[in-house]
Amino acid sequence: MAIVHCLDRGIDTHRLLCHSRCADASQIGLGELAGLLGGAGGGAGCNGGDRFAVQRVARGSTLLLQGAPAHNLYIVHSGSFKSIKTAEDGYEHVLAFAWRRDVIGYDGLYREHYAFSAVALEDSRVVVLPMSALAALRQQWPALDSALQRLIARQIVHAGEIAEVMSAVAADARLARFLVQLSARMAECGQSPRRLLLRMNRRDIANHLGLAHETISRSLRLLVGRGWLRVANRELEILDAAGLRRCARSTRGAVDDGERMLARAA
Amino acid sequence: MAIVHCLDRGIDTHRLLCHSRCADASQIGLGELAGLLGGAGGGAGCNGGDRFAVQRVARGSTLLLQGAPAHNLYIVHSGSFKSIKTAEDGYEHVLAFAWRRDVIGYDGLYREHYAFSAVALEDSRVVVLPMSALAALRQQWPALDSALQRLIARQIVHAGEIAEVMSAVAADARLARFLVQLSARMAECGQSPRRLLLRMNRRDIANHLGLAHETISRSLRLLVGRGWLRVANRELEILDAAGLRRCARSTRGAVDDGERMLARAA
DNA sequence: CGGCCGCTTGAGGTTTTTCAACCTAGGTGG
DNA sequence: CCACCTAGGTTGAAAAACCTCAAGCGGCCG
Repeated sequence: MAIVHCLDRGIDTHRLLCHSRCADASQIGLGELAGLLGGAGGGAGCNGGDRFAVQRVARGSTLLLQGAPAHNLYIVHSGSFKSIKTAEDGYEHVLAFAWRRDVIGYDGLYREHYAFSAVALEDSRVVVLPMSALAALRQQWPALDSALQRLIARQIVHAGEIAEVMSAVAADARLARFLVQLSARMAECGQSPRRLLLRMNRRDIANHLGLAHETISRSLRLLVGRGWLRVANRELEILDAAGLRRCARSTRGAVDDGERMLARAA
Repeated sequence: MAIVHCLDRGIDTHRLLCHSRCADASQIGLGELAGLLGGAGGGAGCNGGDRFAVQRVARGSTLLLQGAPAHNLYIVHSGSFKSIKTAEDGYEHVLAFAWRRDVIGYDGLYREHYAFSAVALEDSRVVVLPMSALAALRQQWPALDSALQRLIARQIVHAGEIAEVMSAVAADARLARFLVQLSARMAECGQSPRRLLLRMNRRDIANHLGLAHETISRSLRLLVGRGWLRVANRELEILDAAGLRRCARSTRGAVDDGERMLARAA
């Protein structure tokens, strides 16, 4: 673990060094930021000359570290992250996955230190909003402020959805819920809700769902066997969204009707 | 239990007497609000004449309903709530418990409709902040704004902690984590971290933790058998916080050393 | 080309769920 | 005042689900 962290730090600093140099790729205007935040018509009144740093984060490196002083708020511009919470004994739990338009680091506002770490699942880019400048920014551009507030609210709604996913007792139902939720989030990002490309490995999914990674494999096979899914490595196609949702709803294996037969046969 | 009821009754009657008559009991000044929000020195610059409604919520009644238009933001003043998410099929999941200083309804900012419901676990009081007035309020009193932001951040941190609790595989570890977290939150409210009074029933806890309610009973007995806990109905005393934390850390029953013997013996 | 990592599959053992019964406390109505 | 009823909680036994350990396979990077 220590090794990992050292490595990550190394990459981090490298990025930081790199990023101060190439100006055009590493900045973003206020209007573009408003667009990213998704404020409908957020551009209005947002024509200030402010520009915000865009930081590149290499795959596998940590964007921010649990316990470190919370200097920045990040908004994912491209790529994807997992946010993880490390227990005292070193065990890590994957709390959530984040991608475009997701806010990372807001938890740092509570105690001035980040409560979670964030690791890039692929080469990614984030917009950097210094906490110190945040209050002034919000004061100055109410449209940007309300857009940010909505994103925070979305994070909270999302957290509730995660709790809902975890509450499913049966493993296949948990996985189904996870996939349904994933599909919905992809649709929100303008991506196809049917063809998903998993950015994370099975172990991360298992960790996130509180299951053994072998169980993920088996449950996936089950869903495929029922004809609801097609899986090829990390490419995933939803064939029967209704069936998947039905499974997601089911408490403890009680999938209605004859679907059990199908499951048995497969 | 009996004690609780007496206490509640006391508050009740007081309320009933005051309720219709003295308007002052159902309002709160800006300074007091800042105090509730916990802004250190939040009183500074907060001497406006604004007053906020305090709403009473009877035990068992719903403060707000999932799907309803989100008109208000609430801050718990006294009492306690459970927030629940109702699935399409009517199944309800207990997402979290909330009490003094917790924010309820912020999720409504995302889609203008509440994403969760909130039900009072006992007779409670909340401060009502109309969403419509919120932006202006925040603009006008930055101290109040930042305090509110911190509370929101706390909600997010709390959501992460819940996910962490749920990630524990073993039932007794989940319960132990829940209790440790509960204890910490009670301490945050100025209550004793050792003597807890459960406001929710076993079924709600079970639902919240994704376990059968029988398992809660059994796991509680296990923790008591190990000498870490004392349980009498809903009154709960933590005898060995270190042991409890050790159990909370353990993955799948592997409590180190000789504690298993104790467990067996009990 | 070899090693490593991610993923899958199998078998056994343990935990947890489920179904059922029983018990207590509190409220209600005769 | 007592009987009754309900909700909440506990306990037991059987069955199902999941985790662990172990092995095998395939792709990818060095």
